[in-house]
Amino acid sequence: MPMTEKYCATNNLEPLVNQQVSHRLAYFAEMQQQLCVRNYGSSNIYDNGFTSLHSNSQHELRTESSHKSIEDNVTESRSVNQKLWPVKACLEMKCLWDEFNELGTEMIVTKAGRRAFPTFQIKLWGLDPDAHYILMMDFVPVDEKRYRYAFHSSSWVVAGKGDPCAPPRIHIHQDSPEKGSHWMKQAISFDKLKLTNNQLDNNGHIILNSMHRYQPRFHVIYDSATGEESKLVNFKTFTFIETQFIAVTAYQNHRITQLKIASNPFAKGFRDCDIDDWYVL
Amino acid sequence: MPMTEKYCATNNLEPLVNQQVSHRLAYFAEMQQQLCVRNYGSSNIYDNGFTSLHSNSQHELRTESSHKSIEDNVTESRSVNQKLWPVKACLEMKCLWDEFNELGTEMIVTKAGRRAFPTFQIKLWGLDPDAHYILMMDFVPVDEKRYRYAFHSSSWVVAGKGDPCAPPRIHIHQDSPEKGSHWMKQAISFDKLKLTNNQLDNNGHIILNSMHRYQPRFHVIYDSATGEESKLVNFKTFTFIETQFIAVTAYQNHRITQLKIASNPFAKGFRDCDIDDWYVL
DNA sequence: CCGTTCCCACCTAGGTGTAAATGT
DNA sequence: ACATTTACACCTAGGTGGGAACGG
Repeated sequence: MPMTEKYCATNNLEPLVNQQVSHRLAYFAEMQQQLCVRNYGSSNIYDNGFTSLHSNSQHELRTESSHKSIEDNVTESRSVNQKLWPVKACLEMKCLWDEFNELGTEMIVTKAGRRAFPTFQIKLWGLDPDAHYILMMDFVPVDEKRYRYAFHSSSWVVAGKGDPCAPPRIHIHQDSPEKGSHWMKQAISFDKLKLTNNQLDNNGHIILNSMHRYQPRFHVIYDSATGEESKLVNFKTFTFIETQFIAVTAYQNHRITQLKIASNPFAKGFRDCDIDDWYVL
Repeated sequence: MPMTEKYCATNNLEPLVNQQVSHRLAYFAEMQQQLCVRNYGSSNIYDNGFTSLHSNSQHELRTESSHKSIEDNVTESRSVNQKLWPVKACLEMKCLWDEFNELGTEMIVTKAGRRAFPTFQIKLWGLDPDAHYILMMDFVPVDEKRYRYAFHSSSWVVAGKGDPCAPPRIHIHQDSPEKGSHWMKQAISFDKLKLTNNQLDNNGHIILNSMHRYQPRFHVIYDSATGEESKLVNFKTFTFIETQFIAVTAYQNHRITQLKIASNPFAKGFRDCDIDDWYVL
C-alpha cells in the first residue's frame, strides 16, 4: 500500500495538533499513525492523499434515527480492545444540529481561526473508569467537489473539482489523556477547536477549504495498552452524520445566519426580538 | 504526637482541594498526609491545630536578598528524593511583590472568593523533565494574632488573639500531575487560586481569617516514587517571604489601593492618568 | 462578479475597586 | 465605631455577524 505509507511518512505530526497539548506529543504519535492507516489504508486514495467517504462503501453515510453514531470499527480486520467494546457516544444538542443540518450547516473559517457553532459536544458511556483514554476529532472531506451557493434557487450546487487539501490535522481534546471516569462525568466539549482556511496556519487549528463539504469525526483512544494488547485496535471512531457542514468565509444561506443568531449567545447583539432564550444553551 | 495525628485524622481531604482537580484526589491523598506531618509534626500546635511560624525557630522568617526562597526541607530527618535535590524556584514579579511588601500587602477576601494580586507565579529549574510532579500552594498563619489598621499612624497594630482557623486547605495547580518538562517550560501561574473568608466555603477556595497575617508556600511533589523511593521525602517546599500579606475585606492602607489600581489591569478603570503601562504586566 | 479580509459594534464571561447598605 | 456585604460602573479577554474594502 505505497500511497498510504507515503502519506504517513510525510505526515509530520508536530504542526498537526493543537498547541494546548503539544507537550504530550509522545502520547499521540502512535495513535496518529494508527489513524492514518485506518482512515486511508482501505479507501480510495486521491492525488491529494485524501479519502472520499462517498466512494467508499465501508464509510457510506446513512441517516440514523436516534442520537447514535456510526461506529466505524466494525469493519476492522484486527480485534478491537475490550476496553473499547462497550463504549457508546451520544451527540449533545442533537436537536439543534438537526435543525442546522436540514438547512445545510455552514461553518465560518477565518485566517485567525473561528470556533464552530454549534459546538461539538459528546457524551460517552462504557469507558473503564480507571483506564486512560485520549479523545480527538478530525474532519474528513465528504467528496472532492467545490460548491457554490445558488441564490436564485437557495441551494448548494457543485461548482467543480475539489481544491487540493492541506495535510489533514487532528484536534486533541485538551484534557487528554484522562481516566474514563473523567470523560464520563459530563459532556465533553470541543470548544477550543478552531477552523481556519489558512493553509499555512501555525496555531494548530483545523485547516479546511472554503466552499468544501466536511464530516467531523470523534475518536476515543485507549491509552493504556501494553504488551499483546498493543497489537489490538485501540481506538473507536464515532461519526455523527448530522454534524456535516460546508466551510465558508461568509454565510451564504440567510436562514443559517438567522439560526446562528438565534442560537449562539455571542450573537445576541444581532437578535431582533428580546426573547433571548429561544434556545436555552 | 497526639495533636498531629488528631489533626490529620479529622482532615477530610475531599472538600479541601480546589474543584478543578477533585477527580485526581487519589494522587494527592498521600501527599496531603505527608504535608500535615511535615507542617505540623515538629511545631507548636495550638488549640485550633495550627502552627505559628514565628514561634518555631526552624521556620523563622528571614529576609532574602535575591529571588531565592527559603527551602524548608533542609531540616528534614528523612532523606530527600534525588529527583528534588536540584530543584530551584524563583518568584516571578518579585519587584512588584517587594513594592507591595514594603507597604504591607493586603489581599481582599470575599464570600464568593477573590483572586490574589499580584498573582502567585513561580519559575522552576532542576526538575527531571520526564518525571511527574504535582504543584500546590497553601497558606500558613504567620502568628495567632488579629490585626487592625491604625489610620492615625498609618500602620497595622495587634488587635488581640487570633480567631480560630478553619481546617487548612491546599490549592493544587490545575495542570497537576505533569512532567518536569511541562513545569519548566514557562512560569507557573496560580491564577485560578481564590481566597475567601467564608468558613463554610464549598468551592474549594482557600479559607482565611480577615485581619490575619498569612505566609503563602509553594510545594513541589515528586509523583513517581515507587518501592524504596516512596519512603523518602518526596516534596520540597519554597517560601517567599515577600509574598506575606494580611487578609482584609476592604483595603485599609490607601497606598496599597493605589498600587493595586496602578498595577492590576482589571482595575484600569480607576486610574487617574492615561499611562496604563506604568506596570507592564 | 464572487469570494475573502479587515475593522467594528455588540455581545458573553468574569476580574477590579467604590460607595452605600448592613451587620455586630 | 468598625467590619462585612452588596450592587455596580468599568475594565480585560475574547466570541459574534455586518459591511466596507479588497482582490482575483
